[in-house]
Amino acid sequence: MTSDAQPGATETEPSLGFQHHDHRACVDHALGAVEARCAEEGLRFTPVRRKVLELLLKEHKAMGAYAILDELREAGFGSQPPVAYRALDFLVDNGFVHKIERLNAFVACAHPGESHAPAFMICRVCDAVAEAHSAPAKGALGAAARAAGFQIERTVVEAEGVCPACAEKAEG
Amino acid sequence: MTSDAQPGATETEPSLGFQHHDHRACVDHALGAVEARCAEEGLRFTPVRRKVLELLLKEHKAMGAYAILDELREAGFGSQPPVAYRALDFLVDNGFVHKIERLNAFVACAHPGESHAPAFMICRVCDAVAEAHSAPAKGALGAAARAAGFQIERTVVEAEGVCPACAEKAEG
DNA sequence: CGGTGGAATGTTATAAGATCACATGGGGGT
DNA sequence: ACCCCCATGTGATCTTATAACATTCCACCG
Repeated sequence: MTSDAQPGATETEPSLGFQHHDHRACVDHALGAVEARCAEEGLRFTPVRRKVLELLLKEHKAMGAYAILDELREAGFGSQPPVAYRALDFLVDNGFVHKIERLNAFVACAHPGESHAPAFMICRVCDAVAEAHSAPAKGALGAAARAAGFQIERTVVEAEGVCPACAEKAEG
Repeated sequence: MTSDAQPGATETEPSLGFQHHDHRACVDHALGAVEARCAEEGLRFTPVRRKVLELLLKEHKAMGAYAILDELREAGFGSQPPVAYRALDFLVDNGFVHKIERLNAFVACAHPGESHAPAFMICRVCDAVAEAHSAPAKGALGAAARAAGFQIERTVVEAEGVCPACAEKAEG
């Protein structure tokens, strides 16, 4: 298993955990990766879509569609909900952004380009979200699905709890 | 369709394991179990709460809060959203009903009384929902959480795909 | 170069989901 | 009987999401 990169190292490494990292590099890296991927696959990485992804990368946390919409308005894009939802649909469909069902909110993917079944850890105190990998189809759920004849196409795996920072504050 | 339903049997519907079953017995059993559990623990299993659970058990599928509210209204209960949401809160808090985050909807628990980390299989064609057990903290997610210092309190595990019945129809 | 068609964007309106705040009622425990 | 807590009822409001339709952009073909 990948023992995680130590905090403080040269992190173009996206936030796997709740650690600090070189955020500008992280944003640039992700934007670049998405741009490349769109070029490769003939997807149109338009200004609204780019702007939404940028916002999510910069904020580095889960944002509601309407918070995103506010920023789009300020940036001179359309200000009606479909503008945000359509951009988000595109980004989600292509795996550049994930929806956190539990929060009805969205986060930039921490591993753009890699195909993956994401799992999330959501801090119920500060709402921070960290992305991890999951393999739900390999465990009890996969077995149940096979037994039932259910074809899994997509999984939502979200763990709610307390992140290290908030746990520390609570104790302190 | 329900080709192997027994003639004349009480309603047997496709369902929770995506299988057919004696639904009246299933409802009665679950209601009894919940009633017993409430008595045991000093919880107030009031008429609204009972009605909501009954509805969910009878329908045997995921229902939105407003669909539930409609039925409450018809049954002579209050007709404002908080009526439904409060009953649902009670049922969810006590594990008698689960919320399907992906659908913003609710299903009766298939294993009332057993403490469990539920996982769900959701058919994207017919919206049928089956409950299974999961052990998300034991797999990759659990490892990631430990590595990150994240304390998991609760998990949402939902698989989206195609149920056997719908798969069969599609191949048709 | 001009036309054409599909995708993307913009806008209005409305549906669906969830919560706040406050008033009322019912049942135990002293 | 009284009080208090909990549950219920109600109105208003807030957030999240989609339907429907007009307009614009752009790649592609002739």
